[in-house]
Amino acid sequence: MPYWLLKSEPAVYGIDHLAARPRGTDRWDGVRNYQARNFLRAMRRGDRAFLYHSSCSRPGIVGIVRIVREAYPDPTAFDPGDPGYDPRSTPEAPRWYAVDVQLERRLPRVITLAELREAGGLEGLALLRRGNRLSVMPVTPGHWRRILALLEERPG
DNA sequence: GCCAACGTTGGC
DNA sequence: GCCAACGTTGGC
Repeated sequence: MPYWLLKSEPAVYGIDHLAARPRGTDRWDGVRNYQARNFLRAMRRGDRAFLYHSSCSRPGIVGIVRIVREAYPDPTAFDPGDPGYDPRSTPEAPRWYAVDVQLERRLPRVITLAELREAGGLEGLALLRRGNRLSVMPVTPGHWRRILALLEERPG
């Protein structure tokens, strides 16, 4: 199963919001970048993703989610009252997509961006690329295991 | 708040 | 198709 990383700003929508949903399940919408959208559409039911908090005091990975519904047209793009409204996206020809995710678990501690930068074995991780701004990105199985191993090296 | 990096837009 | 201007992202 492929692995992914999903970014969100906790002040807008973070792991606490997801955890508060019924069964910890919610729609992951609002992605308005073509490359990120293409990754969304490549996700398959059962894939797992790190949940990453950005634009906050301690940017980092805070949890793991599971993809429970594959890509479908993002309804927020059709809603004139939504900040992500895009009149170029229509139900007949949708431009933007969403998936449904379920919170699998919170990590026992935040794996901060700083820690990821310091850790060895994460060369090539898209999150660490200079100027990276993608909100949806793939994670290789090797990187996935390496990141989880950081929890054992420094338990929370 | 600053600013580097990047994607998108639109004039030509 | 080029590219400057602009808006956004996101760490610090």
